[in-house]
Amino acid sequence: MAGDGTIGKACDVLDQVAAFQRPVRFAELLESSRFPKATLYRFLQSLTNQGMLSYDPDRQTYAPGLRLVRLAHAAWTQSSLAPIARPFLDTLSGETGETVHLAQLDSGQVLYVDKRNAAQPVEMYSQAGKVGPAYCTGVGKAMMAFLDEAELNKVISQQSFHRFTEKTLASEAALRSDLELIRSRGYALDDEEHETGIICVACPIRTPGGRMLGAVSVTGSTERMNFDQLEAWIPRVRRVAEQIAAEAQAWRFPETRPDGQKDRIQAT
Amino acid sequence: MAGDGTIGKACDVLDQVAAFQRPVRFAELLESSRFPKATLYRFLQSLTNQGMLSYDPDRQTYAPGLRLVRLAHAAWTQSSLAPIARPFLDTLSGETGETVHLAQLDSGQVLYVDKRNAAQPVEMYSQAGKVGPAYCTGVGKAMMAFLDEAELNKVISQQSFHRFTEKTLASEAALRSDLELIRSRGYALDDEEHETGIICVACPIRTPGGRMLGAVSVTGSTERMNFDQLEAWIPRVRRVAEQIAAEAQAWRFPETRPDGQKDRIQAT
DNA sequence: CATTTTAGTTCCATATACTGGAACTTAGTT
DNA sequence: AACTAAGTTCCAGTATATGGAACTAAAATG
Repeated sequence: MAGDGTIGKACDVLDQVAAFQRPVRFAELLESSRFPKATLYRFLQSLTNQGMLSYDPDRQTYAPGLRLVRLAHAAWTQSSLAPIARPFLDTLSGETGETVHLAQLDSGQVLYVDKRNAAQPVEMYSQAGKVGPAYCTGVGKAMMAFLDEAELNKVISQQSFHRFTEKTLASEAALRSDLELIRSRGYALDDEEHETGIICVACPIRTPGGRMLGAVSVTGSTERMNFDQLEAWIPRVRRVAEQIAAEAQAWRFPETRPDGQKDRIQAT
Repeated sequence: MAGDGTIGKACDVLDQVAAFQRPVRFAELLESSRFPKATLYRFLQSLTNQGMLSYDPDRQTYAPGLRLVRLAHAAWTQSSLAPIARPFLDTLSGETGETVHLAQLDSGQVLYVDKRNAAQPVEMYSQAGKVGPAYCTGVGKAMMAFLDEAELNKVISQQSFHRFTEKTLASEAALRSDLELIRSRGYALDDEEHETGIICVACPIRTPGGRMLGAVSVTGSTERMNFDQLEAWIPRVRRVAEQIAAEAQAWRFPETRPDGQKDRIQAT
């Protein structure tokens, strides 16, 4: 992180507030902040004035502000794969009857941008916008496996390798070897690596030119199914990933550049 | 706008990019920007590095970035009424069988933070995060009617008074007189003021202490119903608004302050 | 009730880092 | 090949962010 002057610092503060997952007091922020008191204070003031944070005068707490919701709507519409992928996710969810996720990479984390839950009606933001670890989820590994060396190194450096379950791949070496496998067979498995009882298959969404855009997954529970059943869906998942990629290519990345020219660093 | 130094300016740029509703080129932004070329350029660079914007190197276009989606998830969870209101909206939608909206004010605009569409399954971000005009929607007028004088003046100054239909209240005077009526009877009507064929009833969500938090509405179409039918729902809508207010009070605004002490200006 | 402690806010001289005109590079066009 | 437009970099000047310290308000304590 760091860098990018005032803007970068302001974004850090936003992230910090968001990370608390609850309204947070000035003192708490100050503690976990690299900024001195007066500086942090002024940042909070400005961000609050701008609606990027909201301030509760009763409890004297800060929380991410509604202006972010407004901006995110535009972001979701324009720079996520969700609008493009929607019909394909509907199909996949209908066919499998299982939970379907669409994810993209953001700051080395898995950002879920859409979801279909076959059983109950769709939960809104509660799922879109949610983040998860990349190194121990199907979608995360599917995406990482198809990054180029430089990007992958950066993303790996951002992983915490926390051991969520006894099956979690909690080291870089274990992860890299699994990524190798994923790269060769074209899809990723999550064998209760993040949550006990939850297994999933995921395919990367890649442009014909090789650009990695995101991933789709179908999730099941060990109570109702095993990997043999889940792996049977792989051709369909792959097909959906290809369809999304084709649409994305047409809508957003019209002229591919198979050569690796200087690209400005995207949000990674 | 203006003010708030670099942070305010950066937010302006974000809004500007979002306003285009499509990926936008540097030159287009420059045209509609109050910043000189080099300055705008540096802002775009920093925001892109931070993931607040995404940059498509092929088309050389900027769009709101995925980091906003991540941040908005936290905002929606923590500072919107949506999580609190969810069960009540479900009930209301079930009872009425009509479309139900939950909205809050942001920068003088109506920000829809949740929605129930009785017919088809919930659409995700496509609706949450969407904004609309305040002066010609039921929820907008319901909220404005219960602002204090200072806030109301500010919000009114932010209205465009564009005439969407021949029934639109396209002047401050007309609006103020309707707000008077709304204040006295406790609910707002939208009689095809925003969209022909669309009518709605809306109630404000207010704490016992009088703080205006948002609004709930039930929307119908003139094809299937008239105001007599719609107004029959008002007691239920009001009840739901009260329930949400009570919950919000308990969760987020525990000690009310009926006195009007200095409040830091919230996102308005 | 007086006192201490903690939390939050304001001040101001300093220096950092933002500014923007202009020059430059690159890509597309005639 | 010359021209035009779009995008990028440079750099001196200065506006603006910075943060130590002083201040105020509100709890906690004796």
